Amino acid sequence: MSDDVLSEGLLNGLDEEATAQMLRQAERRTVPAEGVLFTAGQPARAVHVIVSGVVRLVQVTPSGPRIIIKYVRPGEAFGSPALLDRFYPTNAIAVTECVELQWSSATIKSFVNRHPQLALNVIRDLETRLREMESRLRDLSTEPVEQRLARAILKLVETFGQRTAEGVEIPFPVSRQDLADLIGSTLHMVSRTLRAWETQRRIRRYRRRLVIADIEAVARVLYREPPAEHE
Amino acid sequence: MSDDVLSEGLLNGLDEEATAQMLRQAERRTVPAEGVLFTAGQPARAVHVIVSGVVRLVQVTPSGPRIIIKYVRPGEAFGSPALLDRFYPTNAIAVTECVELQWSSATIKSFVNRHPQLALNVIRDLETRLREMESRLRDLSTEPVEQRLARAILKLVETFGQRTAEGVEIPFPVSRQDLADLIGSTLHMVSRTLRAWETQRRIRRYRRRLVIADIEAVARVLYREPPAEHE
DNA sequence: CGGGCAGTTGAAGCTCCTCAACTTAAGTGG
DNA sequence: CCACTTAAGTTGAGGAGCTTCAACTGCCCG
Repeated sequence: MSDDVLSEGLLNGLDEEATAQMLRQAERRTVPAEGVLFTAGQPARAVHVIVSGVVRLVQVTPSGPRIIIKYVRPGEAFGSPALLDRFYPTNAIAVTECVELQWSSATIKSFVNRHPQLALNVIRDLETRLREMESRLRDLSTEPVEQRLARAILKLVETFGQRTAEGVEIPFPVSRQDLADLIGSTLHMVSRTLRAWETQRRIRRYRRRLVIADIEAVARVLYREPPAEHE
Repeated sequence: MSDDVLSEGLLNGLDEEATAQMLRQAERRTVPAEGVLFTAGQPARAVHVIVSGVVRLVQVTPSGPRIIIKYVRPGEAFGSPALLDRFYPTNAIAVTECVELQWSSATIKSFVNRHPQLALNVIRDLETRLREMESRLRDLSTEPVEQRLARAILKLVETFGQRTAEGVEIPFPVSRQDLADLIGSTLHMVSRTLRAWETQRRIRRYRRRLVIADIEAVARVLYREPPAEHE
């Protein structure tokens, strides 16, 4: 049924038989909101894909601060260190209730050997993530907080946004602290900035959800960076 | 001869025949220092590996600032977007004279289909890079300039360092601007910090090269972050 | 020997973080 | 359903760290 997401992601380009076989060997699991899928430092047992829901990949530094590496959407593969017998580098936490599929290290490795396309699909996801990380690194190095925040929110909109009467909604709870952890700033800065946007009617809040009322207004934040050459 | 680096990287685990075949199909090229291997935005023509020398992957933002994504060492594969018919996301510049091998998009894809191990080797490199990027993102979000600089230099030492009488040397030119672009700071901050370290005899300069005289002293920078609980 | 690029250094100002107090919203149990 | 508890968010003030601006120095290369 809703496993279509797979055929555009991890199982893209596999023939019907291989797809069926993959699905048969998958371990299916439902994880409640706030549940832990795996923990940083553990041996990577399996490659994961969520079929529905949203997962957050988080790192916590010894000294305290939290960094959100990524919000994972349905269809995206994660836990690929399992292919290499490495360790999970992050904690994976369910943001909403999730249905996930897992393929154990051994299973996925044997599949890769028979279906190189599967490896290419993993490579595709890794490449995409690498581009994302490069982009975030660039932002963090060069842009001020307000613009990083705008970018982060626009990214969430693009990835998870759902149209509603009021605007585009991010369909899961995102706290100010979460946003701060996403852009490398503090809850305070995020709070101030969002408050300002709220009074300007760019965004709203609706039952713990973030609603972007005026996407273009948010996007415009990105384009008035340098006070513009006077010319 | 010096192609051993390959058998620990891209060609790891391939049998002798496959290795020979890969090497036969590789396009070999020598690039002078400061030469351009490829440019951001171009269609990714080939997967690359350098056999000797050092390459710098750089992004330049429209508004000016430069970001060094990575220093690539011999044996490391880059340009993997070629596997997916995507575009090079960065500029690749030779830091020193380099010898590189290339496999065109078509060649490498056909190899991957016959030798899934090759795909796993690409995945390994991508995973490693992703971990690096996560680590840099964490540093950039949480650590002050001096510590980021210490980390960057220790990383260079670990990856490229060569023991000499004076200490460990980074065997290619690294300007203050380069270091700034690596840690998301400015030439000024880097200059000040390195100067201080120089007077403390932690580092030296030797013919445009950076020499780390006292690695432990540099490493110690990382461990006195918070003024330490008075306890 | 002179031009130019890389590096050094000082001073000023601004962004952002920290600290702290308060407000609002959201669960929890009687 | 309402008091109570706790978590999440708001807002102000102060100050640290970093960037920016600017001027100067030293070194390499022609």
